[in-house]
Amino acid sequence: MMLRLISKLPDNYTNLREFMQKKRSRIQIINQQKVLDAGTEIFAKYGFRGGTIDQIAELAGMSKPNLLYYFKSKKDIYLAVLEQTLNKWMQNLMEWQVTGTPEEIISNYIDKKFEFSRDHADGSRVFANEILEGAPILKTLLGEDLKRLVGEKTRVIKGWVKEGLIKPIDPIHLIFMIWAVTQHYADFSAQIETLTGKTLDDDKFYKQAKKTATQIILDGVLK
Amino acid sequence: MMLRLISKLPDNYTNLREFMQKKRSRIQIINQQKVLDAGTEIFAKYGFRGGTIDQIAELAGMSKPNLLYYFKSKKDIYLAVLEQTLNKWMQNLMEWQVTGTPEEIISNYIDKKFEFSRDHADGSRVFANEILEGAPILKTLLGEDLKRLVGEKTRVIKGWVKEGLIKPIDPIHLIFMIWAVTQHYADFSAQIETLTGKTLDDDKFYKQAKKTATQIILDGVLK
DNA sequence: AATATTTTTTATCACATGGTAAAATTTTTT
DNA sequence: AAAAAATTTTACCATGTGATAAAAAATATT
Repeated sequence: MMLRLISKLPDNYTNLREFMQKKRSRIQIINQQKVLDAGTEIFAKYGFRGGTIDQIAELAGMSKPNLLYYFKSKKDIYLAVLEQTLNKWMQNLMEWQVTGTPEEIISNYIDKKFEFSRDHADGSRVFANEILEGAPILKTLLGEDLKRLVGEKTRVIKGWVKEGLIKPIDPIHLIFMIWAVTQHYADFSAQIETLTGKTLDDDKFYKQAKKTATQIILDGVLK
Repeated sequence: MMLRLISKLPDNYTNLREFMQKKRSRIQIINQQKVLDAGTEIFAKYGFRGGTIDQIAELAGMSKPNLLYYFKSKKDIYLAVLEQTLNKWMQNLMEWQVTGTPEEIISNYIDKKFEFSRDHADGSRVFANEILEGAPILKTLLGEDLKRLVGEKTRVIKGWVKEGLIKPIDPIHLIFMIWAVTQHYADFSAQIETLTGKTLDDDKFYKQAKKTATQIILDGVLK
């Protein structure tokens, strides 16, 4: 299931649609990806308002007009970055197992979230920046697709509570807790690195962080 | 204990020092506070790079040159906002009780952090933005004052583990977990509001969030 | 009330930033 | 190899943004 953020935007929002849908040449594929990668890195640090086309162009190793040949505006770059990021983020949530014990399902989801924080730290930060700005672009999408998905998950957890499989906790806050903890390692990595000298790229640190978080949450939730 | 971020900056960084230290007139006190408040709100949303003096001036209800009469540059406003915010943030950590059971101390700290997220949501977001940008200004301070403070706390928690008062968990990750969860409600309030229709300003929601987080963490940590 | 001081406004400025047009170059197709 | 199509570069431009100078207005001091 793809989110197709771009196709859900109002018509006046962007011409990105046709731009991305056309069959793309070899060079286009390479360079659009370069821009997307650079854009992700810049928007992760500075957000939409704070990031500049010049920064992205330099990081992508091309001139500004050349970059604008691939994406016709800053907003188009941002939308493409957001779409890519959000798809990965939602993918993660959608991979939430449907069978298994609460322990298996929760620890597996925490696993996946930690993986995401390590492997897509910039994506996580792009997302964080978008939310900090008030989620101007994502608001609608979050209120539809994500809300539905989260609704499904809370119902599952509520079921566990009713069946007495886990302690009586509020499902939505458990989900927020998992998001908070896992994303913290990506979004606040600058602080974490300053305090510990480590990031999730350090495998020992990664395992220790995951182990501690998983242990506390499971022990806090399981009976 | 005040952090005095500004006085710790290299000389070439700012003239804010003398500016803030002079005895201030009635109007100065009022207007500097107006700017600080507006600056906090703008930088919370857009970060340092993304926020503009014009936005701050408009929100503060004064002209741009007038604003620049009170703070001589955008960076000066940002530094003052950061100092104010960071002082509050560290205050919170310093209020960590020194006596009591692990249960009391941890739940009390979570309490204080939730209070902060509710009462200083914009400050929390300013802080988040600074970290996302790579903590260019705060890095040194975090590596000194905060590191020392955190070191104290981890030693306390390690003591609890040794004495068998709590489960064997890694103290630093417990602290990160508490920060993550509590700050998430401030930093991601846009997402939370979209999903639940509520924010921490809703007292019932506030209590439920705090209760769930506290319960899971305590149950996850206490023996 | 007159004077000194502080605050606000008006008028600018230089540089940054998003974006465009058109020529030059490179790549692909025939 | 020539023609067509795609890509890159060069040269701009309008607006946004941080910042300043100096005059005008308001406030405080004598």
